Amino acid sequence: MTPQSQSVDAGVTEPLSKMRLRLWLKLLKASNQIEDQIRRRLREEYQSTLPRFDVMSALARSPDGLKMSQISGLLRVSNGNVTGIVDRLAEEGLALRVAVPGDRRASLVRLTPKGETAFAEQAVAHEHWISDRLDRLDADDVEGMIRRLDYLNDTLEEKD
Amino acid sequence: MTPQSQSVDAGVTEPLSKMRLRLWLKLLKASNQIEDQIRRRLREEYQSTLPRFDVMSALARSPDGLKMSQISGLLRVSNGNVTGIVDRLAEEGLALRVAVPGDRRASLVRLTPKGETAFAEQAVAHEHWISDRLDRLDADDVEGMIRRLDYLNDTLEEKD
DNA sequence: CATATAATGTTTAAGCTTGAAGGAAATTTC
DNA sequence: GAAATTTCCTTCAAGCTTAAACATTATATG
Repeated sequence: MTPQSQSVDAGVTEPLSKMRLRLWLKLLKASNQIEDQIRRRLREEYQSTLPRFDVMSALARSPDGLKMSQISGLLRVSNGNVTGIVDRLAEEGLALRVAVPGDRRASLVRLTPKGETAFAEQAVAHEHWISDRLDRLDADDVEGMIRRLDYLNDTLEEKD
Repeated sequence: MTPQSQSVDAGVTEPLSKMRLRLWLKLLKASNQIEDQIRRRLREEYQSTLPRFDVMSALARSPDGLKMSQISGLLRVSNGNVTGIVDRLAEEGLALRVAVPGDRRASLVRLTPKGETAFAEQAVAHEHWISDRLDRLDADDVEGMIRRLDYLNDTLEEKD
């Protein structure tokens, strides 16, 4: 019997694959619970959405603008997806497309001043919402979870 | 200066709210990475989707069927959402609606034999996919994360 | 240079999601 | 028992998401 064999404690200990499945369901539950809250508050308090917030967040970090493909790469979503979101941000005067000199295929997307102001306000609220949701976690709790999530994310990235 | 004051180590230690925000972003990253993988494999290998899988999973645990409102309650999604998903499952012969004796408003949704077979196969694959994604986590890693997520989920539930 | 190949974005069809509006049936209240 | 309320579900409009198909422009290859 090999050391890896699960049958050593068959019927006694839960198989590792089941434990991992339970872990995933708990991770998903926490994630969805927090995310739903953020979506709801963005809608109710800012008539906005999480995808819009995510795009604006990316743009806010790049004052020189981002190409569509850069946004979709950062957010790990499809190109067509970003097209629609930027369209709506532009309609509302929060972002705009500017031509890229030397490449007539691409365009740079930037936040307008109005978009910068709106995002700054939402980002502050967003941080409060998260901290409020997690307010029962003290510094040690947070550090402990971050350490484990860093390890998990490292192993997940190897698989991409 | 109170013991709770953050200004004791202003400029030295990251504020707790920022740490919590970082924790959230890492949690979200892990969750999205795994979820995207599941969605992709459900689509490619079973021409299905995660919402369909979730509904079938709920139905598989209730051989006597579930009312629409029970499904939306379990999955924490809207009623209208479940209507569409069950419609599509029914079109494909995987689920069906049966009348509830004594309540002509409601209907019970059940998996068909075809739906049961299809779900059983997908559930096995699903567990493998998850375990494979998390295969770098040993039993101690998994237990440690589960313990922390249980605590987090407990505190989140208090806020609902 | 001409042609083939790559890269950049948009459009489209299909499905998911929500909140709001609405229909139908059950329950409560008077 | 009639009227008001609540419950159950569906429909709808708007937005998000993807993959595939497409147009346009840029680059590489001969």
